[in-house]
Amino acid sequence: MEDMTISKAIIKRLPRYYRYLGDLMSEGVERISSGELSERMHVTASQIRQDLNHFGGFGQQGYGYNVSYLYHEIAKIMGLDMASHMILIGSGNLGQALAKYTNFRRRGFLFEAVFDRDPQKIGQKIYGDMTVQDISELEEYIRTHQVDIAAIAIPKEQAVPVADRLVKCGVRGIWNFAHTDLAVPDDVVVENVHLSESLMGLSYRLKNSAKNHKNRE
Amino acid sequence: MEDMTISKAIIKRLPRYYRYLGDLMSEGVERISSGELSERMHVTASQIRQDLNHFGGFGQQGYGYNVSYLYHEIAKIMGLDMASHMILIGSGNLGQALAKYTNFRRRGFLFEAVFDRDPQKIGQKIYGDMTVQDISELEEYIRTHQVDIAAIAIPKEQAVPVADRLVKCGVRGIWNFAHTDLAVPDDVVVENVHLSESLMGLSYRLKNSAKNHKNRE
DNA sequence: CTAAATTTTTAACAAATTGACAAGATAAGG
DNA sequence: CCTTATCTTGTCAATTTGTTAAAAATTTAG
Repeated sequence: MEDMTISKAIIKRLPRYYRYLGDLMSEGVERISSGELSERMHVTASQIRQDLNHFGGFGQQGYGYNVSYLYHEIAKIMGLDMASHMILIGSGNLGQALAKYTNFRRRGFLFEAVFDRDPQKIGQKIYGDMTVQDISELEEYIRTHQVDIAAIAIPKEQAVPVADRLVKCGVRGIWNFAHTDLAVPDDVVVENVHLSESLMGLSYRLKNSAKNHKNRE
Repeated sequence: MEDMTISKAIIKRLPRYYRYLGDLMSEGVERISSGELSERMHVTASQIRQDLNHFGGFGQQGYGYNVSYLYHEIAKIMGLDMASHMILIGSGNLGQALAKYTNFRRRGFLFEAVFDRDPQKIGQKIYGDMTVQDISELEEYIRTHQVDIAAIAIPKEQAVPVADRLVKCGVRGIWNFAHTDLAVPDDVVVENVHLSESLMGLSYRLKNSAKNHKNRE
């Protein structure tokens, strides 16, 4: 449809709009103006209008935005209207936390297989009827199932070769929790969640919040 | 020292520099130029020099940067030279993953207590000699122990009142994993880790990477 | 039909990134 | 030990990107 490139900054804000619109729906709010929403979200109304306009005119002058309509449109933009088939690499604490987290499921992100290389973990039941498979079966699984996204929750040394294997099998989305940057071809999308770096960022801001009191978010 | 405000963008890049410098140290590399580092990290050399200069002149013309020196300086900047005393709210899967993760410990981030409201979990041993305490003991604990950072890993409905209690007791750093924005005073620092939003961002990029092939990052 | 509300669109402003280069340091050769 | 070519930072200026404000256009409601 629109071939215009959307900046990364806007994309990062979309899920937050989505969350607030969901809350509004729960509250039974039918319509909302950019001004009202800006007060709730603590961003400028101007930014909200500008962001939403990149994807099309969802609002109506004199009326505002229809909450439910906008909610579903944003879901479509982010691809939440189609289920994403996911696999999990690594059944440690973090991996299990991800697999068991029901909110992902609710949004159409479905973990359908778990892999680990530890013989002690293989065969264990993780969630529902999902049991840990041997990582050596990875290629065979991908050949016979649709896999949109692979979540990597293993140490960095193992993460790099596993990512290569995933890419080789045609997986194009990687959710990376390992503390390393993965080198992948252009058409593969990697989303990093570096918890240590998040914590260090907090540490810095904490250390400097005393002197430097005009900290923006 | 420097009262100049450092932009959020730079702060977010600091931990990544730190990670790469750590890798270089492991490889036995003693010195590195911004040019070499830029190739490894896939950022411009100009940005590296500009970023580092905000904190002082760590490099030397004709030589480059001393890896070990720069590594330790960045650690100091991020406050890693001092241990951070942490507590964990919520002993579910995610909470346990955080508590057991040894890399945080290695960087001076020490979880020293865990709280939960579920009677079935209270008393359970989580890691080392750390057992889950009743959340009702939260205030008493903070009164008698130093708490720099509290990690919140509980559902959003509970997260908001718990954050209020933490703030009231004087906790000034919150690492928030709940899917909600926490309203806190200016002098309290909140770092959000919204996994759902990260996953939605991945979904968007995946959906649009085919048509829109000039995806940066 | 007119006034009020609110989006869309355009323009101004601010921030971040990149490129260019002078100045300083190193290293090699005589 | 000096001289010169090479390397590399620190910094300034230009460019690009992102944000905010203002103006124009559209719709609703009385």
